[in-house]
Amino acid sequence: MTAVTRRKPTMTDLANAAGVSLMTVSNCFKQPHKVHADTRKKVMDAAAAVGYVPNLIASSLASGSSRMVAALVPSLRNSNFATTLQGLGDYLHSRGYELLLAVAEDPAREEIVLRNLLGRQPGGIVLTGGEHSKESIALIRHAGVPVVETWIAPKPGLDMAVGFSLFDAARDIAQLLVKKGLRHVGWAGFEATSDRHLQRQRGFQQAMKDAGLRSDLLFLAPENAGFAGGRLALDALVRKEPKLQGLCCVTDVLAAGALFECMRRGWSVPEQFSVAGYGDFEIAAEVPPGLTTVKTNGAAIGRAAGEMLVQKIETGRIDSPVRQVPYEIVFRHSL
Amino acid sequence: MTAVTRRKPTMTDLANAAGVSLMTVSNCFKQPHKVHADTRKKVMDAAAAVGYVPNLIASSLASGSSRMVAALVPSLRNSNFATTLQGLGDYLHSRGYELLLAVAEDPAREEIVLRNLLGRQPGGIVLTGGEHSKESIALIRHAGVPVVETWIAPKPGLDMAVGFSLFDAARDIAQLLVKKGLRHVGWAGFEATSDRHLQRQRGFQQAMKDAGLRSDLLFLAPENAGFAGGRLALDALVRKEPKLQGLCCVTDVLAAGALFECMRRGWSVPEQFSVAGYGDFEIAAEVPPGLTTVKTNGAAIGRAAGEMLVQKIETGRIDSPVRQVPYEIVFRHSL
DNA sequence: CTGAAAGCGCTTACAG
DNA sequence: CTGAAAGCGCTTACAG
Repeated sequence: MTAVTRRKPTMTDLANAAGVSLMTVSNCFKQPHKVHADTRKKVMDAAAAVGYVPNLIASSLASGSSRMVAALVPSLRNSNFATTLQGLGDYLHSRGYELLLAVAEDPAREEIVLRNLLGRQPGGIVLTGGEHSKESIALIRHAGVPVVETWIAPKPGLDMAVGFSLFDAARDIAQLLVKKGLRHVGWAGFEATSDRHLQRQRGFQQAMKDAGLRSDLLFLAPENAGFAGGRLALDALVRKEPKLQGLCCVTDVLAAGALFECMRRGWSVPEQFSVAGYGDFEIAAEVPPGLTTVKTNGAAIGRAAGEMLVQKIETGRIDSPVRQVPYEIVFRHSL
Repeated sequence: MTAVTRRKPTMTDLANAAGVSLMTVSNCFKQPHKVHADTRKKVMDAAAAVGYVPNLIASSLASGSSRMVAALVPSLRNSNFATTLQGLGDYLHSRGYELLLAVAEDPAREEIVLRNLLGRQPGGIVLTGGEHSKESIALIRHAGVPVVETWIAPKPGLDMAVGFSLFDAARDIAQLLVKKGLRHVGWAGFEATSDRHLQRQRGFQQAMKDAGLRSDLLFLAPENAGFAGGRLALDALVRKEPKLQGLCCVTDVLAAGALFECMRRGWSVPEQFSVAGYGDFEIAAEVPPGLTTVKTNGAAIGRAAGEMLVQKIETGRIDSPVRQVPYEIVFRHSL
């Protein structure tokens, strides 16, 4: 017992303290069944006494397996991605894997971030959002590590993929308006249309075309319009088509804004006007009379990504390289 | 050139390919100025040619420094925490650190998660949310790694802390109602009162007491009431105090609900009635006439945590172990 | 500016 | 069931 700061005990220290060899200690942690119960107890007691915490960095180097999975997300402000990480992390932790997270807002920094991630020798990588630079893709391919892309329509791409078709989801909810008998339905989207937004818009348009209705009642709000975008869309589309009966929105925020505008105009929803959302954000349940919307399951996507990766890492093979995670339509009263 | 799968090139491979020693290669990456420009170019070209990515696991073990910071959050569903991670990650990446993330929903699993985290030899740890088990705290202390606790009132605790006083924030906004001359102000909170909610309520009550006003006009809504909670609070408190002039809410959702109820009753805001929120959620800007509320800055908290940690890791010392991240009051028209 | 050698703390066949 | 030894891919004094 000295007063000096002691360095953290190593496995060797523990072996000495317990009076066994290094490899017996190692086995106590990795292959407990291979060591006699009494010996194991002796070692574990000593471990608790000295406060031993295995150095997983050394373990990773020696074993060639880091038990880490890296995730690269463009942003955590997007609650879908946060939820995906939650589901991914939950599953990974349950399987004894750790999550190495990188947030690469700037696509230009993606490659350098990826290099750092890959250098940590993760057993697999989760990518979120669809677009990646040629360099990034080359880097990943060269690393020879299993990859799963999330939030993209599940089709074979880089390696594995999990998600659902945004096109289908938007078409499905738009068809609900058609089935209700509406003949004049508009689309409220955003100006800076990402691929993800565009797929939804096309789904909407497909539903209209399939029903023989016009599919050009589109309004694109400024990206940062928030709820106000819903009002703008309603204004603009009613001016374009005075008989407008319903609005399909790229997002619950726009839909809620449209609902507010209906209140302001004294239009009763859904009797006089129908609104469909997308996302099932908290507001969808809150805004009167309740927004009918598409609910996506980020946690399930994250979990599925984790399952695919762990299977591939541990068995080297995968049942199916693409997996569909169902979305659902939540019926409330706006439609 | 063979057709078999080649293993990833190591630094030794690269040294051979470039015709230099191992240590020259290492220096090219770590201490570029220590190697002649020509040699460096030769090495870098070879690195690009063979697709060399440094093994950071080996690097960490050899150097005793992992350039990783671990973060433990209770949940990513809380957008405050997600934003904090975003701010933390941004800063860390800019300093060449990686983020090791664990989501420990279940406090019982905290210790095992922490063990895994610590075993990866992070240079520092970020904790989110205030309560931790004795075992967890012992583990952290024993690891001798810098720690910063976030989203707690900044006072010396485990090691370092960054956040702001929820009490102060609630008191500040409540004082605004007092300064406006209101004499009858109520509080709308939630039943299942967390410590965080309780601190805000106490801040409100303090403001009332300081002004010599009654501080018992409290209503606690069911946890899942959503906007409806604001209506319930208004109903109940007006019944209790017919001269009620304003409402302070634990959350923007409640405040928005109260505002909706004012519309329904035909009360003009802020002339006849005032409402204060908390959180500056998106709805605060959108709900007419605009909600005056407290804005918290999760990204700034995350960034500050990163700054403190990196300073402590790299210099061994810190200017101040506690840091206050300002909240701000966003003035709109509800008060 | 460049290099040979020891070592970081584990794991992994291989013996006994 | 237990152990001695080599090795994982780097970094770090220390020489030259």
